[in-house]
Amino acid sequence: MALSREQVVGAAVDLLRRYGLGDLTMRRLARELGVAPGALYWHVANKQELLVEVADVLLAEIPPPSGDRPAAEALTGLAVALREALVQVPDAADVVGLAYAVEPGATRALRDLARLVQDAGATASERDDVAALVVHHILGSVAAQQNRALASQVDPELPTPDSTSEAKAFEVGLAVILRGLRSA
Amino acid sequence: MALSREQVVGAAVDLLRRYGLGDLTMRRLARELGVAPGALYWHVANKQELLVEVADVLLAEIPPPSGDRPAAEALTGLAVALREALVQVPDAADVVGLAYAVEPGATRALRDLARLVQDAGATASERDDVAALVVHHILGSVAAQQNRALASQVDPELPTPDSTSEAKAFEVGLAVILRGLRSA
DNA sequence: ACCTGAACACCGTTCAAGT
DNA sequence: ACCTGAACACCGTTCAAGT
Repeated sequence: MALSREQVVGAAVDLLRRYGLGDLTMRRLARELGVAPGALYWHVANKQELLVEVADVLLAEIPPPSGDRPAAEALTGLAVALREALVQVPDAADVVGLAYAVEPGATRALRDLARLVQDAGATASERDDVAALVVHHILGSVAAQQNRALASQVDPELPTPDSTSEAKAFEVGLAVILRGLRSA
Repeated sequence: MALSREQVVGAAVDLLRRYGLGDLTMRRLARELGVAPGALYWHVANKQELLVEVADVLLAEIPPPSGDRPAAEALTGLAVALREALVQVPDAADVVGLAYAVEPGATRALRDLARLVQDAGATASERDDVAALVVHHILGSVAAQQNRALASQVDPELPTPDSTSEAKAFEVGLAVILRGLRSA
């Protein structure tokens, strides 16, 4: 059976999950799928386009926020869920950051986030800017934790990052943002 | 005369400023300096270490905040100055993000930032977490503007980003953070 | 329509050998 | 001490030619 675009994207997500961005090469991906590298370019224009698709898959797995909670609480829940999900995937911040730059509002999870930011007290004109702030905070926090984990593997002098205290640090920043929204 | 580490780092900064991270390769850098690629590895352990040095040079150029203003104002000034300086340098967010992950507090500008965050109302325990939030906001904003500029070059359908409105968007997020700090 | 083979123009890094 | 030459093990992308 012929390869499909979905198959290519799926295998790319797999490779990212297991080995990180350094091993997510077009050649490695082709080997994994048992085809020649050139075959991928029938299904995907280039690597950048593929990475945007990969990011969309990662974000699509985030459960939508439940509507029966106060907006600030729902926003915290969604932001924490996003952080939690992405921190499991090596180099997720780079991949999602790229996709977010190319197309903010393209995925449901990020649109939900922008809506909750407004419900939590942002004016309509502030909304997208504050949503961007929250997204940068999530991606920055994910990248920081993953980089510290990597650094502690290379240099055993450095402490292994504790994932609960990393999550706490994230929520401190998030709480500041929420207070800033309420006191507008 | 023999090459020096400073010369290598200087040429790397130059290459980044002029052509971006895609053209800042060890081979290209060697060509620029008129040496064989292997020569660089006498002065620098590897590319990652070189990039951290490059980031330090970029951050060293930020003028220190004047001490005679209210902390919140000084913090805004420093954050805006950082954003302004980095947005001129292609891919600066990637380079500085890497360095910040490897060594937060390593450069004076980032230590100043953390101090001002505390002076602006953060508790001692919040300080580093909120400073990280501000740094992520700066880097995210820089990356977003540069990516939009790039996207509009490739696809003329998309609008050229207006740097004053990009700066405004950044300050909206920053203002939310500052309000959150005051209302602690 | 979909894929292979082979090429083009590159990478980062190492290391014996030279000066 | 500092650098060259040459290699090793890779990259992303293109494209004529095959099925």
